[in-house]
Amino acid sequence: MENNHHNITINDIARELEISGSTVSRALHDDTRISQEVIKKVKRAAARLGYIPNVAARSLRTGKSNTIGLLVRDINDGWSSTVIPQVEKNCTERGYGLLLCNANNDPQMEKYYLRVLQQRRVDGVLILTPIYPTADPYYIYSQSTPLVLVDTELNQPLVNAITVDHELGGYLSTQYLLRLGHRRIAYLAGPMNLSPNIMNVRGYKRAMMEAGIQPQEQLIVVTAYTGIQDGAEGMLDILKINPRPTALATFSDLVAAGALDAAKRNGIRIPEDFSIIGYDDIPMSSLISPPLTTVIQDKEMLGGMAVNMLCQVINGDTQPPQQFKIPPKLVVRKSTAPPKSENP
Amino acid sequence: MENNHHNITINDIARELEISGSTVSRALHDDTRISQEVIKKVKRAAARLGYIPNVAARSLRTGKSNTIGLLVRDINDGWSSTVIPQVEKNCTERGYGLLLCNANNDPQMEKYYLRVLQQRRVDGVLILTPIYPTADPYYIYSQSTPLVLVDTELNQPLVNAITVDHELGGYLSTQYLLRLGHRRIAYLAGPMNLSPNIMNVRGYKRAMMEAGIQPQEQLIVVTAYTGIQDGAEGMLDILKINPRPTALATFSDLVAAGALDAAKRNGIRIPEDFSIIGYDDIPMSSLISPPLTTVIQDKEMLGGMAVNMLCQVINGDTQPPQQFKIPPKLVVRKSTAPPKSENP
DNA sequence: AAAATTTATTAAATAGATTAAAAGGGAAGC
DNA sequence: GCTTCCCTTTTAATCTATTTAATAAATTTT
Repeated sequence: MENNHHNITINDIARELEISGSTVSRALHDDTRISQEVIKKVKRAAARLGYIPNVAARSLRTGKSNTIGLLVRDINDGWSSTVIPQVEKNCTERGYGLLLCNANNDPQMEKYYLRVLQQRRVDGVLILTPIYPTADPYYIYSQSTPLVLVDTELNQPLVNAITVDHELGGYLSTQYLLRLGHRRIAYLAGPMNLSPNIMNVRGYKRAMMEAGIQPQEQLIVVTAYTGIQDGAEGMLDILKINPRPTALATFSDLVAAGALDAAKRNGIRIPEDFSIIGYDDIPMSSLISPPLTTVIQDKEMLGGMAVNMLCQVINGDTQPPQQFKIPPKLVVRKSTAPPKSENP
Repeated sequence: MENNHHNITINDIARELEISGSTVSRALHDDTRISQEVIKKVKRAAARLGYIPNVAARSLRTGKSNTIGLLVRDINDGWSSTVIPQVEKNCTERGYGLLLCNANNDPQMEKYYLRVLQQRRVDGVLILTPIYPTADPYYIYSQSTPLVLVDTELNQPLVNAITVDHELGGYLSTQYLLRLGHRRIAYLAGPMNLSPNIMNVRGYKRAMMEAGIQPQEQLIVVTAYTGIQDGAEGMLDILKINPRPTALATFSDLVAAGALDAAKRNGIRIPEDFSIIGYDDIPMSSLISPPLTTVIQDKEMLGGMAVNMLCQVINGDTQPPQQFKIPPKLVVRKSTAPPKSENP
């Protein structure tokens, strides 16, 4: 019943070699105070006995868990799962374990996980696209636990954050459609409690205004969420707008894929009759038909910088909170084309 | 510099209330020996002082970390990322934290992670589609750490495992193509060091033989790996086979998507000229054009059963190793059709 | 040669929670 | 009045690695 493996401890090695436990500990850490001879002896014995350090004991003593918590708002949003591998890789490279938490879009779960991560004394927490509308809860949390927000801009720059420049992203996709000659461009926006979506719309509006077009609220359709289905529903709404727009920019490839599917089902040819542009460049985007023109973000950079910044905070670099923005780029594929001649 | 938060401990509460630390500990666990009055008092004080239990200390004492390690062979294989959320959910429901490790297809990394997980004294380990060709390393590991293999069948049933019945999966997809009237059916197989791929091919052969067709080795093309690109390359090989097959079954949707793309680029209409059937039903499969006929697995069940089984082992249920198989199902979409008449 | 300093090692304290064993206090029983 | 029993609480030990302070031994300085 009981797992009676007596795991080998430092003291077992000490007893074996008839030296003290503290010497063993120091030897295993190549402490300069210990003679080379003893270090060699200890390491051999450790290997021979199959010693495996107990991180719980170490954590208790040092106050560090060598673990980073990754709290994801929704692991199934198509985007998170492309960033997670990058975060995992960077954590491992720095010797941190990664504790994965999926709030599944539930603010209560998010709170629960934040508490759990604190109990576990994680050395730091990364939060991917959180829900809270204001900075305060994160600010309070960051006072006791190193924290970096990933892909969230807060109303106040109180917390460290790495974000994609979504304003630029929205601007780039809209600008491209404008350059193709489109004038009536709709925007499929995500829930407005999430900062990326807010910034996206801001970029859309800026591009329109720079082209001398006053953005119309009726052309901005807000989806309930980030799913394929939401994109399809949003598309149906957009097709009802009179006069019908000739192009659509979106805040997510998943949603764009849904919109594209809905358009095709309604007999609309993409891109001949209507242009659609995505956002995020998830793996499927180049495979659907037609392949999606979209906006790409450097996820490797995003994950790398996020872990980097967090490590700086962990190591006591107490500068004022910083906010880095990564510029996205346009990727042209086949879902966009100039509009049909206005007067055929 | 130094984070001088003196975290509240059990003893701080004890001092505050002028009782002993052990009483506090017991009160917080609703131990029946402690009076209701004291329990209430302790919990109030704990809440007031903002007590957060230190799991490192707890782990050290109890020998349990309340953590499960999830070792994934390749988080980017399209399939893993659909199972991970299910595993995470089930772990959380049972109070376990989930430590995510991505071996990134490197056997060395896999070994490294297994050692790390042991250092961290995780209560159990789930391994998604491992690389080792034989059961032995896992068997040895499972002697010291509860272990469940997910989606791997070993040559010997020495270790607990939850798998999808891939033999049945390969059989189902092939059988469907046979029913449509295809006779020359190719199979795009994955690397033969992975058990799911071995079983897939076995199912393919069984279906062919049951239909009275002797399976030909030349019709089985093995890809280098699981990427979209591998599927495209495999398709080119298949198109060179003479006489050309009329249908293709595959071991992965990602690969099928690549194959489909390559076929279209070569002017082959799917499904009119050629049928393709996928495997796994990843999110993109219903969105590409044409939507993929594929074989679906109940990932929720897979994740749930895996965590369940692991918990049983953790709780000392030392029955002989068990191997559960989950039957997959066929999903018919638009990438398959009867073959063109043989004599037009 | 004695004193001072350096080097190598050890004993003991420590981190914070859990738990086995011991003890205190009150009621009941003889 | 004393023992017994039960209920609640406390004391002390424990988990393992790290770290501080102390000590022994070796080396250098005076």
